[in-house]
Amino acid sequence: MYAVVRRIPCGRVATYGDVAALAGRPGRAREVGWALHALDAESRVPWQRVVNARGEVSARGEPAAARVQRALLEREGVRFGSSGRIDLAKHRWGPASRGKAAPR
DNA sequence: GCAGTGACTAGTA
DNA sequence: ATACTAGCCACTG
Repeated sequence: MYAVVRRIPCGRVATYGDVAALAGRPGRAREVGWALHALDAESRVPWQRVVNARGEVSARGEPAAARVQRALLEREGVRFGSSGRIDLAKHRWGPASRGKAAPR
């Protein structure tokens, strides 16, 4: 699970569903959320690159953290949309974007 | 063991 | 476009 998150390259993001699928657990997006919840700041896991299906960071009850997460992603080169959302078509790390731009 | 909650997703209205 | 519902699985009370 954490290995998958660590494999997300800089400037890329993945959805919970993608991480779950890559971790061998398709459909268990909530499990990913729980796993990251149990993470520590010392885990060296780029949990910031994990976002929900809308391309937005999750608030986990502390909006401040989401704001920090967004800043980190921007620093990595991730461009946010008009609503503070990420363009998943460009930054999504997954089977449909690995090395190829998603048409349409 | 059952019920409630949760860093989610997809479908329907 | 948003709001609500159902499905999904793990953890807590």
